[in-house]
Amino acid sequence: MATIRDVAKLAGVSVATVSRVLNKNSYVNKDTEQKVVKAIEQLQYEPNTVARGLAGKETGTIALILPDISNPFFPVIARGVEDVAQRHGYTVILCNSDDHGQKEKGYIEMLRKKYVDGMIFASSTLSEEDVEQMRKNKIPLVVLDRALTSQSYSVIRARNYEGAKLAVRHLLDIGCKKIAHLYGPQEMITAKERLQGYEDSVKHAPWYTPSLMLPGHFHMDGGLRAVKDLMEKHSDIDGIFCGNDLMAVGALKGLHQLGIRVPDDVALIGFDGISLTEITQPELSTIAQPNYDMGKLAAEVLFEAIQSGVVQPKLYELEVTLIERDSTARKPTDRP
Amino acid sequence: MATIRDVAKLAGVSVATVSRVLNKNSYVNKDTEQKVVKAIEQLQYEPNTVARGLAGKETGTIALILPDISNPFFPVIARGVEDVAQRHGYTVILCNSDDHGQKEKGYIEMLRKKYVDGMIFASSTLSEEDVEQMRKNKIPLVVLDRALTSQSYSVIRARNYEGAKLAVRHLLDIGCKKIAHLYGPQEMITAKERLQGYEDSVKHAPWYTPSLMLPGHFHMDGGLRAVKDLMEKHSDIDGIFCGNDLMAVGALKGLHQLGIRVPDDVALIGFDGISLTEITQPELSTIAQPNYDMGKLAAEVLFEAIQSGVVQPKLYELEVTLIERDSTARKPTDRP
DNA sequence: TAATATTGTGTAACCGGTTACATATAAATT
DNA sequence: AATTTATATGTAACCGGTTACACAATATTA
Repeated sequence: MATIRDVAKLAGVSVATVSRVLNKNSYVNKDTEQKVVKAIEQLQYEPNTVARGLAGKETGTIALILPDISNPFFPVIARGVEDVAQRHGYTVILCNSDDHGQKEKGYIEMLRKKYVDGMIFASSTLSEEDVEQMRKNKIPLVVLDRALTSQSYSVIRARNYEGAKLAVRHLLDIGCKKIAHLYGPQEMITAKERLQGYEDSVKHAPWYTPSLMLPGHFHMDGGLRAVKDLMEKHSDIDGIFCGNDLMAVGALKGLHQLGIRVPDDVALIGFDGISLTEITQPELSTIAQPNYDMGKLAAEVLFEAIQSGVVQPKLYELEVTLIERDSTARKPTDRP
Repeated sequence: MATIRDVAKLAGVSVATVSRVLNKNSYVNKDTEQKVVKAIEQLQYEPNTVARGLAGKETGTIALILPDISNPFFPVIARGVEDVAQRHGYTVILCNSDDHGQKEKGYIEMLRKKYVDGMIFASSTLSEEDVEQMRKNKIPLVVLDRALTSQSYSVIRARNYEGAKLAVRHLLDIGCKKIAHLYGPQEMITAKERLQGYEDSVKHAPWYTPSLMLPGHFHMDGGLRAVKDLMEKHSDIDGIFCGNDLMAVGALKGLHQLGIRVPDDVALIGFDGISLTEITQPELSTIAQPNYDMGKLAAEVLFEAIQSGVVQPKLYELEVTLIERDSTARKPTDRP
């Protein structure tokens, strides 16, 4: 492979000049530039990213740290990130943290040693200490689904609270008379906000009682188990808002096992808008958040920070939309 | 951040000695080693991966190139790869090729410039030319789901042919009298082998006719459309073997729309064993291939090649297993 | 016209490691 | 005791870029 010195020799100039042509960051005579360009083409020269990285420039690499790529919520986000990165000539290192603080720390350490140009976090366990470390090392940082508590990173999130209200409103609109909620781990701000949205929507209803809120851990099994508990305690509920789609799928399974019909007996709505919701029977209504766009935006914001060299911490809140499907397809008149 | 020269100074030795302690590849006196180790600890020194990479050593990075991480078939494989990599202290660069040769070439070029230590391909479009390029650059390569045609890489694959036979046999066992097959893109060896397995299983059956084999493009929509065509032409079929689970999900949807009951009227079985099959109603029977293990094995084989420095091209064929679920839950006596 | 600013290019140090080569001492062999 | 071999360490070149600094030529300003 040709090096910058080969190019310099062929063009009859110094390596510094070649470097200047490549980076367009200093004066270069038009004619000289032409000579260099010609030499580069002739040798099919491509600058070496590793050497460049070592010399203090960008390494052309960003990292995406998420809990688990096999959780169907993340692949689309990852795809959004990767598409943008690819367009910028960057590659993406994928890390599965399992929401495990220690594993996360290990990754951060490793990535720092690799001089990654920036990181995107989709994880609820990112510690302030880690954030501080990255700030010190001037590694730009973008975080998904967090509160904006630090002055050193931008946050991308969906309007969870509003989405939750939207979901409950929809259930009420189709005539639900008693609505339960399955919520996720309260360390996650998304889970918390969705629960809050539910609570604020229903707390003044005559039928409201705290036991209508059950934990489902954002997982399918959790949803399944929770819904069975729920129906035992409250056999008269006719609507369930699940804090995420995975739990909704589990709930649907559970209801089916109990012989309860969806949406006729109980209407069901999830949150996230992952593709799973289209393959259940009945298809699941959901509050969709723009997952691909979240990944895309995260990457765009990150590159903005990388290129400008300044971190302008900012909060991006993305709109969510109600997607009505069969699991809430009930005429208001069905249940007088 | 401390450098190797800082360590050398503190320990009162040369950088070469420090490097030797680090790499354990030459003589170092026990006492000297102790001094160096102490200095390393004191300074919390960690060798810089980028510098190491430039100096001709490993970069601690491998690449995983697959068509699309948002295709539910791949996340689990990716997870398998990443887990092994992480255990070896490596990071994984994720690339989405969209099965687009040109994009793939671009990635390979980029990854070569980054000195990745090896690549794993899960893509049907990898060209011989690219393979040759990587062989020349001595970049170890492991490929998923391909025929073993080259002497320069190992292949990990599932027993597709046998799996297809297993699927058809199962449908026959539960009493199916006329079985159709939806197949995937024939450029993919997996699709081809599964089709072959079906054909060989049924070609001597009295009801066999080529029009029982329809293309479904390995996608949900394709499966849905194909099944509608199919039922129009052959309203009497009572079993469908789908070349992958995604098509089976589509087929299930299609059958449901046509008012055909699964498994009572038509039994349905897929291939792959992705998690989607557990959330449909009815749950889908499938021929499961060990996706996580395939990713894991791919990475292990790759690291073996990286560490030994020799490519020992080998074919790994993994077993598949029949998973019986509701979509084929029919007593042989149900249909006399 | 002299002084100053702008443009253009090369030399060499630097990023942070690895390693070929040289050299020295201790241990083993003849 | 002399020679060979194994052990131990340092010096400096190298990987392939970037860039501070020096210097020259040209353009602009006073």
